[in-house]
Amino acid sequence: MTMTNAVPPVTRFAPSPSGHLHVGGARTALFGWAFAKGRGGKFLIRIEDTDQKRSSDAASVGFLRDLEWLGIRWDEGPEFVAPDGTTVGGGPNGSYFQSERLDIYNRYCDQLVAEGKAYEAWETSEELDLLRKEATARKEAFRYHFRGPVTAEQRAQFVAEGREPVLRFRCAGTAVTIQDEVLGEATLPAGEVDDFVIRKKDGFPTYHFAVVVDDELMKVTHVLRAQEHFTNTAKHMLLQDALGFRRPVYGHLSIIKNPDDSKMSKRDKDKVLRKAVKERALTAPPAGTVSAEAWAKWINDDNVQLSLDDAISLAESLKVTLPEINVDDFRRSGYLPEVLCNFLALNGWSPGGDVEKFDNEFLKQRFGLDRVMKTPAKFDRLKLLSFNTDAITSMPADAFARRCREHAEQFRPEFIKRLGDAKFALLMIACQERSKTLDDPFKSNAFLLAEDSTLVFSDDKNVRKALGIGANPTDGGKTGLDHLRAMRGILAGVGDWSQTAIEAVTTAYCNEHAGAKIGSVAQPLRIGVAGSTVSPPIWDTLVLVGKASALARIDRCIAWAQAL
RNA sequence: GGCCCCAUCGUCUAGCCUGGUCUAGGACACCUCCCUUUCACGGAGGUAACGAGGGUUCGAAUCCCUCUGGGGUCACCA
Repeated sequence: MTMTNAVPPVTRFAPSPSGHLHVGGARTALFGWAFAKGRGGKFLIRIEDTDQKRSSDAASVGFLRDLEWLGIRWDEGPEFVAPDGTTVGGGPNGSYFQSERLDIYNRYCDQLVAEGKAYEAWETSEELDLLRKEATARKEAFRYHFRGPVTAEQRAQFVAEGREPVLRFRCAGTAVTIQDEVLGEATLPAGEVDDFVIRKKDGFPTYHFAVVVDDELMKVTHVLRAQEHFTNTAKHMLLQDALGFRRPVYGHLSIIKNPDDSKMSKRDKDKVLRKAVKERALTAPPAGTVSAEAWAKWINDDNVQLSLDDAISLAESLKVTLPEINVDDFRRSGYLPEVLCNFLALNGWSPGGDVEKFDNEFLKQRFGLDRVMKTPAKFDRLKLLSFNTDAITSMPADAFARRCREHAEQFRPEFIKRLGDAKFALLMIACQERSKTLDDPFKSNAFLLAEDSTLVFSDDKNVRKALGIGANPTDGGKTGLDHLRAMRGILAGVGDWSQTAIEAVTTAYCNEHAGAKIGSVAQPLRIGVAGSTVSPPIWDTLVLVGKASALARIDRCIAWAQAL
């Protein structure tokens, strides 16, 4: 029953349908992919959509896009056309949607019934709930056991009552020893596994049954899945024995947690928003964010989640940052897929020694179950950010420009429109060494999109200091505001609006009037055109803003500052 | 509560299987200093961990036991 080592492994990622890929799922997929592909095997995807309540539509496999973006491609599974035109998926063992395999499961159910290994059970959920409550009251775990054969009359009676049967597996009741490549060996004592349901009353198989049948039929050799399935493995082993199936090798992966120890969840976004709303004591949605109906539903029920678009607009309005949870969130935030993969792999696996930066190819070559951590990891976004920063700053300039542009096309189209090609290219050059993400050039330079007449000047400590508001004149008896006034005139006379020309006239001015201290002139200029003391290098910033806008903004700034 | 699993710096981890070279290494974060036209980058230092208690042993982070703490599971969800 055990696998020979000569057989190339087949692993699978088997999520329930979802529009988004959670980072925990991404890591499971990544490990499964690396394990199989590094050993000349196959990686496949199967959709576990046997719960009709979580109905499936086109968006249900949205996570395939995220997987592809990460560089994880599947040899078998749902078909998907990648952005580069290649078709991923398909394969001889379909359908890869469990909801389309009902007749297969039924065949095996029939087999078990015929062999006396499965039987109909007629209790209603209410009756079962009652039994469970009683067990809890006795401080016992509820276990369902065979209650004797049902006669033809009883059966007719149940049907007449309108009851519908489920199919339960008749469990042997022996101790089961789970062999796990990550967690080691564990023995569940006899009686721990009860006569669990294998087919629901709606005719769909339960997870346990579908998983066992499909892993057999799809020739899966290694099952890598989340640790929450660890004890379920006993059920699956019993089923495999009853059906005469092979036994795949198991490896259970620990979960990924938030830094505060809570489980990373898609609800985390709503949590942040609810907190902000509560702090501000808001009773209605800020204008232009969430619709009144959506707001009412959301505010009255903690289980309701806002749509992604609603959440984003509300977060912007409340000036809070939503935590990235899904792969797509990280993409939107400007993380590189190769960095995400690297970091994800490092949460729960390491190649040993001091190596921690590697690509998927390396992971593929080196990944093994023996070095997978047993303990849950906390997801440290700061370290991820640091990895991303390193990758971005060490990237060739043209690669950075290209990838930023792709990012902007998708998430920041307004910058492309406003800047035009030449200035967009300049922005890339000016920003690379100070960017931590592909989104930073845009996120930190919103002033580029502002209208000259509405640019907001930030009244903060740094601004006041640079402008010399409320302080004695320095540097040659002049305040920053004085410098700005003087530079306004000088800049107006610059014909060739280029970095070198601007730098030349400014340096000349500095040498004469500011004790050669560029900062005392550059900072007021920066405030003048960007509204704050932070921007890309000043000469680049001035070119980016353009001469006419720069002068208009400086004029407004001077007027604004004088009124302070 | 029953059952199962786990335990190294704040965090991710190396080391553990094959006890000594570990007064425990790296990375992120943090602190100090340097660089600097802002922000960021960068450079040089620094603080910081074997959960507790018992064994075994000449010797334990490494092996054993107990405790404590954490996690998972106990659905007609996956």
